[in-house]
Formats: sequence, C-alpha cells, structure tokens
Amino acid sequence: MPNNFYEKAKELIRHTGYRVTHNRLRTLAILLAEQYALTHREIEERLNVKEHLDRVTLYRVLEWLSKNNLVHKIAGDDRVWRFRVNMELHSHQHAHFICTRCTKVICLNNFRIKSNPSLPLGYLFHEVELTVKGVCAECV
Amino acid sequence: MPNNFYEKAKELIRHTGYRVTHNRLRTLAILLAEQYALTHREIEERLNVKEHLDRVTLYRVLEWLSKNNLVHKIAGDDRVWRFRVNMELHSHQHAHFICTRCTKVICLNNFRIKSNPSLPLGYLFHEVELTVKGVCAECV
DNA sequence: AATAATATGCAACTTAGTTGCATTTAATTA
DNA sequence: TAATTAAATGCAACTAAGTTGCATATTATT
Ligand SMILES: [Mn+2]
Ligand SMILES: [Mn+2]
Ligand SMILES: [Zn+2]
Ligand SMILES: [Zn+2]
Repeated sequence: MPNNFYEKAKELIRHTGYRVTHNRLRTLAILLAEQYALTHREIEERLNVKEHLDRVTLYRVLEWLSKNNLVHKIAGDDRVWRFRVNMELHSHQHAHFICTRCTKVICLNNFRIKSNPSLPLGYLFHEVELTVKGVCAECV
Repeated sequence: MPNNFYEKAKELIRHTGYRVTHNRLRTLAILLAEQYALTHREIEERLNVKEHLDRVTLYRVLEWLSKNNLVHKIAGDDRVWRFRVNMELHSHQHAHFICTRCTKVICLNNFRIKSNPSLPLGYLFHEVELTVKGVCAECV
C-alpha cells in the first residue's frame, strides 16, 4: 500500500464539501499512516522530506482537519498538541495513553468512559477526558 | 482569619525540613486562600499587589512546592499550568474540572478513579488522570 | 559574627502557537 | 478553456509560557 493514504485522504477531505488542497491531503496522508499521535513538529519534519510546507500553514491545516473531525488533538504535559486521525470506530470518546519517558501518545480505543459525574451545583457537564500515564513498550 | 494562611504555610514548609523562605511562604499562603487552581500569572498578580516577586523565582518556588507535595499542578488545554494546594484528603488521585469558557480549574475530590486499565502488551501503567470538561456556575 | 549552601533577581534565551497582509490557488461560472 | 472570486498559503513579525546562566542576597548552621 504505497500511497493509498493519499487517496484515502482525498476521499475524506472531498467528503467534507470544502476545498481539497494539496497541503490538506499531504498532512492527512501522513496522519493516516501513523499508529500514534504526532506533534506539529513531527508532522512538519515528515512533510519536509519531500516538499517544504510553511509551519504557519501547517498549523492552519491541522486546525482545519480538527474542526472538520478528521483528526483530534490531544494536550500533553509538555504543552504540545498531538494529532491523531479519527478512525471509524474512533470518533467516540476514548482514553489516551501518554508515555512519561518519550512523551509518545496513543489512543486507547477499547477503553470506554462512563460519564455524568456529580459536579458542584450550577455546573454544566460536557465531556470527560481520561489520560493514562505510564511507560510505553519501547521505553521500559 | 486574616493571615492564618501565612501561618499555616509556615507550618507546612517548616515541616518539609527545607528552607523556610519569604517567597515560599507568600506563594503558598496565596494558594491556601484559593478554592481553585491558579496559573503562574494569577499568582504573580496577587503577589505583586503587596510586594514584587520576580517571575523566574516564582516559577522556581512553584516547582519546589510541587516537588515537595505541598501543591499539585494541572495541565490545561491553554498550555498553561495551574497550581492548587494539596489539602489533607486531597493528595490522593482525584479528578479535575475545567471550564471551557473561562478556563477555571477546580479539583473534584469526591470523584474516585478506579485504576488498572488494560494497556497494550509491554506497556507499564503508572497512573490515570481524569478531566471533566464543562461550564462552571459563573459562566452558565 | 563567620561560613556555606541555597534562594533570588536579572538578562537573555527557547519554543509553541498566533496575527496581518500580500500573493497564490481551488472551485465556480461564463 | 478563460475569467472570477473566495479561500488557502507564505512570510515576517509577534505573543507568551517557561528555561538557563550567573552574579548577588538570604537562610540556617557553627
Ligand atoms: Mn485519541
Ligand atoms: Mn486537583
Ligand atoms: Zn515511551
Ligand atoms: Zn467558567
């Protein structure tokens, strides 16, 4: 599967009804190929191997992909956003694992979260976010 | 209770066995007086009303308080750390609430988290972090 | 009061992310 | 296919949280 990812990206982006641009395709293709969440930096490096993409544009592309539910972003303790493509069974609420050694982030899809916690009076519940911290297999 | 907080802070810091400095006392006193988690900025502003404290020193004080388990820090989606004093029943694992409108953070002490999730093979579990997102009473 | 280890202030730095604006490109229409 | 136009892009400048190095001040000890 050489660049099935690019074709898959094209299908997904076309499906949003908005503009199908080269940079959106390239970026999404990279995220489709990855098993874990990538930082803006990591994506930039992978992109620039073939063809340069301005970092500001990449920020805007990632924001766009995020707003259109093609990816989701995850906040880490290192103040850096990580981006992961939304797989079919993936768009629902799920937990994340963060490796405290290499800061790698993976999505825990098998991990259901039961919601509706009791909040102080007058508070409005929206969603619950669960992060598991530990050490990944490569770092043990 | 005028500055019971300063006295309480003195007791807590003396108890660590390390140096009892004016800045540690002032900073901890401010955190003791608050019901929710404060950013470095918010603490700085409160401190500077009475007497200036260098921002770098404050970073170091907060790091010290954190390492000595007198406060804990919470990562928000705005890439800013928030600090909250560790109350007696508070040091255990608990959940946090983040207001998506004003970014205020409170600790949900009544909220127990059951741990030991199933992770991929070779992964090491350390702890689980639960964040509830919604809108606080003042922002509804 | 003298000592020594630690805390502090200040300047300079790092880095993720944002903003404004002129130019280019994707999609629509003629 | 060429003209049109709204949205996407590149670039420079900016913002803001947090860090580092080093000289000076303060705490705790003798
Ligand atoms: Mn995920
Ligand atoms: Mn808390
Ligand atoms: Zn790891
Ligand atoms: Zn609020």
